[in-house]
Formats: sequence, structure tokens, C-alpha cells
Amino acid sequence: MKRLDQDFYIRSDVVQIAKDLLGKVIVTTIGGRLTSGIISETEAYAGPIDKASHAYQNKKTNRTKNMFETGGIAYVYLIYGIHHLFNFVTNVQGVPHAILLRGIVPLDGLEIMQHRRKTNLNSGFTVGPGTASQALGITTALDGVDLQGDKICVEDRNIVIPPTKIIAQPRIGVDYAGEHAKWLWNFKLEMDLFVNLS
DNA sequence: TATAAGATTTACT
DNA sequence: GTAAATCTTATAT
Repeated sequence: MKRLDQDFYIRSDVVQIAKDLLGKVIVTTIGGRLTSGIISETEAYAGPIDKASHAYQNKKTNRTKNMFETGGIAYVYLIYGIHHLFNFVTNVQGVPHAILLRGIVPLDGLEIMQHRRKTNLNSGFTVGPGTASQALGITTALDGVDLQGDKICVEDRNIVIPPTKIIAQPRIGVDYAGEHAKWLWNFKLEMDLFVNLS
């Protein structure tokens, strides 16, 4: 097992990084409680050229400023006033690339995650960008936090993902982005891959 | 200053 | 299937 270092995030191909993140393990320690999960769904956002991104045409606001920082930190923002969405910031400083976490397969701290979710669903309770973040205890308090730090880190536990198990599909919830909404920048693992883990 | 809509989830009809 | 919840940003008064 090893932690992903900054070189992993500082690459120009944000779509490739989104694919590489599948099968990696995200670990959070919030309030002294550790939870983790296998990353099972991601979505790439290439700021300057991507209508679906908050940073389209390098639009910089108080909310999106962290996307312009050097890769390897978190970008967490509140959507619809309710849900905290977690992103991996990638690429060098000044290039607002980010990858949205859309789903995990729970590993450690299952009871903690169920408690945070306040529901007893047997399966699928960490699928969805808002719910996955909630299960991991991620809030806007973690905006800009180092992805190699004590609160959040990403580990490679040598889980091998065969390319045939990766499904590429159009991004979700961004119909307003016109042609850009059709790009196959959403990647997820086939559901049957982890039947023996959960 | 006010209004509208969004990388969504949940509950109710 | 439709609506409510309710923060941030953009556009219009």
C-alpha cells in the first residue's frame, strides 16, 4: 500500500487521471474517526475549455479559487444549499482542472458511514456525489485541504482494474453544457467487481 | 437589492 | 413523477 504523491495529480490529461483514480482508496479521518472506500465513479472537468465546469474560461470566483491551485488538494463546494461535493484538484497552478468523486465502495468505518448517512440502506448508500461525500464526512471545511495530509489521503492498495471493467459514459446532470455534456468523461466500475468486498 | 438556476438527494403523491 | 430543501454565483433591476 502506498499513498499517491503529488506527481499523480500534476498531469495534463485530467481524463486519464479520472480513469487512474478508479480502484484507488480514499481515506478520511474526520473528528478522529477513520473511514475509507474504493473509488468507483469519477467525472473529469477541464476548467478553461469545459462549459460544465465552474471554472469555464478560467472564471475565478471565491468558491472556485482552489481549483487554480497546484494539483493534489481538495475542492469542496456546496450545491443546492444542501450537498457537499468533493473534487480532486489536478494539474499545475493556474490550470483549473478537477475530478468529481461520484461513488465509492465502503471499506473501513462502515458503521460510522451509516450513522452519518442516517439511513440503513444495505447497498448503494455511497453512490452519488453528495452521498459519497456525506458518508466520508467531507464538508466545505475540507475545501483546499492537502490530499496527502492527515484528514484526507488517497492510497493505492494494488487493486488492479481491468480496462474492460471501466465503463465510460456521458457526464450526469450537466445537460445545460450543450455539446460538452456528451463527452464521455464519466467513468465507473462495473458493479459486480466488488461483490466479495462488501 | 432581488431573482433565478445549479456537478443533487429525499420524501411524498 | 413531482416538489422541497436552501447556499453560491450570475444577471437584471
